[in-house]
Amino acid sequence: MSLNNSLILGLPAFAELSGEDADAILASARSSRFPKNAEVFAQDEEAHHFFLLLSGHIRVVRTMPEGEQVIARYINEGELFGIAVAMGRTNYPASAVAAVDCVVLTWQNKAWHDLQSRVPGFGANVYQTIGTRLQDTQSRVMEMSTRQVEQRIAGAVMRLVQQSGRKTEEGVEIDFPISRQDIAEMTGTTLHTVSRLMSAWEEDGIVRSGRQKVSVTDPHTLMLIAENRRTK
Amino acid sequence: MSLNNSLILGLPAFAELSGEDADAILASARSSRFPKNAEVFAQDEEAHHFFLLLSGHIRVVRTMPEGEQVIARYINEGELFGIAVAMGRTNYPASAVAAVDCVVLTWQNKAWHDLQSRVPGFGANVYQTIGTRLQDTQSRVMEMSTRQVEQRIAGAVMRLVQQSGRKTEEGVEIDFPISRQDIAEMTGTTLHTVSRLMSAWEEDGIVRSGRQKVSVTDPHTLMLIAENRRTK
DNA sequence: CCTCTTGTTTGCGCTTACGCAAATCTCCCC
DNA sequence: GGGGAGATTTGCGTAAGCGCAAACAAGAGG
Repeated sequence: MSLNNSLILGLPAFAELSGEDADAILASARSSRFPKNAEVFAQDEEAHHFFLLLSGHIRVVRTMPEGEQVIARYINEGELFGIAVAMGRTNYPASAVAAVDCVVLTWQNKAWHDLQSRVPGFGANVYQTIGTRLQDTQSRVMEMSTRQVEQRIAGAVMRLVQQSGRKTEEGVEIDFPISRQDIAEMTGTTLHTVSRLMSAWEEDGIVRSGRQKVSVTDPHTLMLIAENRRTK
Repeated sequence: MSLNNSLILGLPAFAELSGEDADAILASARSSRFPKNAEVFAQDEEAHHFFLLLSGHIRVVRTMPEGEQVIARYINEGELFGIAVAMGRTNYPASAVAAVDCVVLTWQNKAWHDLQSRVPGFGANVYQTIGTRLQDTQSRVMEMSTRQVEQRIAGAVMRLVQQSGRKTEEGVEIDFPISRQDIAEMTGTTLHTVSRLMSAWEEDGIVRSGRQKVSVTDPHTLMLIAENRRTK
């Protein structure tokens, strides 16, 4: 069965694409499912493919030689990832793991050139994406350099909520499972510290959280904490 | 007086360029001198130009709303910088300041397309550069997440020495002025801590340093410190 | 040569957040 | 419904590194 071009026609990377071109591009792709915790690609592996996340959430993780892990970013629906080919790299610099069950489109690297020429604005869009990621990463360096732990965690949670929030009866919930350990690996701290702070926030009625679950009930105050302007 | 094409013919970004094309490209550029501490462009300013450093060293600095500064990177001779245009940005995300007297080529953004089409491999080279910067920044995040201050400072100094080292009678010296404060802003710590550690290293005969000057006399041991494998 | 600015060193107290450990809780799977 | 694995909470001790402050050194410029 062939893929329906409506899968990609709404996405920013394919904004100005015609229906026939979309069909051709989809014909060169392969669609696959990855169950929760499955690895889409592994760090240091040779990069033969690039990917588009159709549904789900993907965690991009870098592991240091000594075994410590850092979460580089989460990929949301509609985003390209594993695009080592766009940066002239031959290996993936990180691993990609499905945070929930995911559906992924996969292309061979050799299709990259075809997409660039066939999709108007594709190159510009991709390089803008990379530029944004570079800036986000720089901002993270700044945050780690100048803010203390509570502010960093508050900032990370706020970003997660803004990018992947789902409204519920008790506030805005991050719509994929995320552990204290995950948040610690995003903010450069330990799960103990994250747990302590989240407990304190829960006392203050700012968040509600449970096992691999975080909802923000008072985003305003959390934002103040992130900016170090809490009135207490 | 027109610029000599030998200025750029040896550089990686212009690797496969013919003499005539080089002349044409230089004709669209303007060459300027920036004395030490002069600002090439300012953070948040509209990005109308991009630049190539012909000689000197440039410090790229981001400033937070509260005034804290972080050094994003140093630009070395032959590197492009201020290439917001390549990432689809309209403003510079950081300021660029001459660390020593510098000579800089400046192009208008509209020359970007011309360079891309005229210079074989230019696009690929630039995007590889950006990819490398993204990875370097990610590595910095990892380092800040997992290493403690002494290891981070050792790593930063080692990188500076490798990229911009000049052999002297007392070891390898960073060949531009760099203060304790600068190193602190590269590693997310304070000048006090940097000073203390460098004094200790000097005791141990690993570095020699003075006012805005750092030489490494024992790179091997410094590397061990960076990797947290010092024998003591 | 003197002065002034700017960078560096160092002491001391103290807070933040880590590290270890143990208890508790939840959900998943049989 | 009953394990059991994995996630979370919490207490306690401690160390790394910051913040403040003061003294000191080294160039720059007149």
